[in-house]
Amino acid sequence: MSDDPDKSNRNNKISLAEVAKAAGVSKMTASRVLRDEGGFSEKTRAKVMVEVDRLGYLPNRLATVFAGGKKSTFVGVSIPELGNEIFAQVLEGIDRKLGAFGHQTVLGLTEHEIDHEEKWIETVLSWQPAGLIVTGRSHSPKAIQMLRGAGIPLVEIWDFNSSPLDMCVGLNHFDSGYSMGRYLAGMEYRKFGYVGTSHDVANAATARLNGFSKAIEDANGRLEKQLLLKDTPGFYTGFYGTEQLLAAHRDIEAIFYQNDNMAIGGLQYTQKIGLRVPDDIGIAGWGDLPISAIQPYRLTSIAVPHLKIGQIAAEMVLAQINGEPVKSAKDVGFRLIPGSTVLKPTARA
Amino acid sequence: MSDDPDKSNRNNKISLAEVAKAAGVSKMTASRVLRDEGGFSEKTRAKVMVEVDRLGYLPNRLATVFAGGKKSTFVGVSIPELGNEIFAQVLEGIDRKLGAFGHQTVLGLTEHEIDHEEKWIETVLSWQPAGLIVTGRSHSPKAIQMLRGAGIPLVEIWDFNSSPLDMCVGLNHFDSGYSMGRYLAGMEYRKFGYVGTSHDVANAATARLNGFSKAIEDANGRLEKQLLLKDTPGFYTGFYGTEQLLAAHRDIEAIFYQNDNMAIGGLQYTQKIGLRVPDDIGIAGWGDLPISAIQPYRLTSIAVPHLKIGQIAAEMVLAQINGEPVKSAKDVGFRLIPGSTVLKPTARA
DNA sequence: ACGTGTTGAGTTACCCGTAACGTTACGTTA
DNA sequence: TAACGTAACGTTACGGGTAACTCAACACGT
Repeated sequence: MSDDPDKSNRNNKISLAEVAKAAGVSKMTASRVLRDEGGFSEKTRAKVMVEVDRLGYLPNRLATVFAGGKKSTFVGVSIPELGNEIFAQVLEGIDRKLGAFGHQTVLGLTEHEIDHEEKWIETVLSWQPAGLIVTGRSHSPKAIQMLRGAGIPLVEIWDFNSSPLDMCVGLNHFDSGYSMGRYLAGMEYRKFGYVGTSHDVANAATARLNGFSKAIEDANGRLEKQLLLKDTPGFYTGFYGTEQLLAAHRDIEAIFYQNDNMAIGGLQYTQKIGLRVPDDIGIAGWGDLPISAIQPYRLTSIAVPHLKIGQIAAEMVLAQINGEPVKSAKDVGFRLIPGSTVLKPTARA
Repeated sequence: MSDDPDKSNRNNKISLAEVAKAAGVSKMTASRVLRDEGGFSEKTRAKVMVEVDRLGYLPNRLATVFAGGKKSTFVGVSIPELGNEIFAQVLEGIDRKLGAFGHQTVLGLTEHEIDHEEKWIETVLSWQPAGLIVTGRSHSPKAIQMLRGAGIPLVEIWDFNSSPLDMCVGLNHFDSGYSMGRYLAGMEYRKFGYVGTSHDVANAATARLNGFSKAIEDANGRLEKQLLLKDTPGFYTGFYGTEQLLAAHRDIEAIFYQNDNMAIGGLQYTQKIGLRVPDDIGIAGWGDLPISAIQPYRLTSIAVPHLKIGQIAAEMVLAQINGEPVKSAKDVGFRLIPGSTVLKPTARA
């Protein structure tokens, strides 16, 4: 007898069969009641629900997915790290949206490592997720093959890409770097510095640096880079990176940082050694974090709609799950925040 | 025949049966090869692996869990929000550790709402997770019932609790607030302010405020509270909360904030209106975020081992999954950072 | 040539739900 | 009262793996 619930199942949880038996109905009837599918009397419904409560039955969605050949309600989301506030915000945007539509986020921190990402993709795909959101556009060949073969909605976020594997939402990091470079060159700075962390891989920060570098080149400026290997891009790193950069190149007039946190670290360092901002040195960040707006100086930066990126990514996945037509690539753009940490020479001391 | 793979399965993925057929072996043999369980010849292994690669087979872990009556490798982790850097760090600590041991984090943002948490618990339990980590110790009755009945490792984090539902790691928030209150009273401040966000529920921030309040009371001080309803505890909130508090009570000598971000917002406000810190007013935060160390002033704060909380929580879950004996409650403590934003009156202007 | 042990591989029975279909009980209508 | 419709519920067959068991083939010592 297939409904036999007598021998308790392997993880001694209450199964549908046990509820059904206790209620004196068949598994199928109990299932219909629980799914409120109709085809049962009120009396039956009541009997079943009493037992559900009494036994503390919790449905096993694994079995549902299995039986129905459906996808799960999981959406895999890979993010490089959470130490970076921006990524945390993107993740929050994603999870809020997904959660509101009954989906769950399965997290993967890749730590900017492609191999890490590949391994995570393999694992998460084995759980039959309903969709995938990955940060960045560079993946290992095997990862690309798996993503292609998965047959589920996929969104690459952060780095805008006009020909994504499936869908994409982000911004053009090269352009944002170029934009900042041109802006600073327009302030008639000529000797530039860049402070960031290790860029082994072709990631978004590298694209920003390349764009920045190109703009400086186009303006016949000079650029000194200070890359801190294997360090997290935070306040300390910005502080010490600036110290190192200025120790090596005393004549630098303006510094562009990988992100706002590092820029604020740099700002504090310049203040500590008595350099005035922007009179003696210009400081520019990237990301426009809340902290940047509350500093004594309004930090010159690039504002990025991070929450929006997360939300749109989640919406794209949800729409495709529901079979709605989806625009496959969305550029959310960026906005240069002039701030008060850079200035024209006429206005400088 | 149970191995018949002829009709492709419902989500047209490659199944083990298809691999087995292509390799000319039984499902079971293919399964053994993939799990490297032994009981097959090298020749057989090669045949199977060739087909695995050729067909791009990815295992279906749903089926594995289902068949084996095992738990999944999911660990549900509920966090109130990610806007707060500390929680993001805790989450990072958890996911790093879990990921290193082949587990996946299923995220749940509760937004400090117990009902939200209850709903999330129900959903995540239906996926048969291997363990659960939840933030905070106050749960709805139904949530408690579900957690009790789940029969999986459970860690309540953040708020230390000597009699947890199962396991617990965190710190005593009341004590940390009391500690700060006593420290400030020792600086001979007498008129205190508190700036935080809405405390409908009995959460950790409320406990801190209560502890602080008690210490002030014990020292015969006066305390004015400024609670901003339904706002996120960030820089802006600290900035405007301080404005409101000082507008109503001009004689306040020292302010304690719900967290460092808010304190830094307050610090900026006091500077904006020309108050000197700590001469005119004392400022104290909570959490000791990296940003606090890099400010012009070293912020007086309470340092909390956030990464450690996440790591220990993950370790507790992993240990219990592996059947190892686990200490059920761990107080990670806190450390008062004297900083330079409060001072004895003799040293004040 | 024979029994025996070892090893490789097949069989069967589940796991827990759901879809599809079959059956029963009862009410309606001619 | 036979014939039929329909609501309510039961039965069966998966789905993709795994555990436990069975069986066949072969090497080996005697």
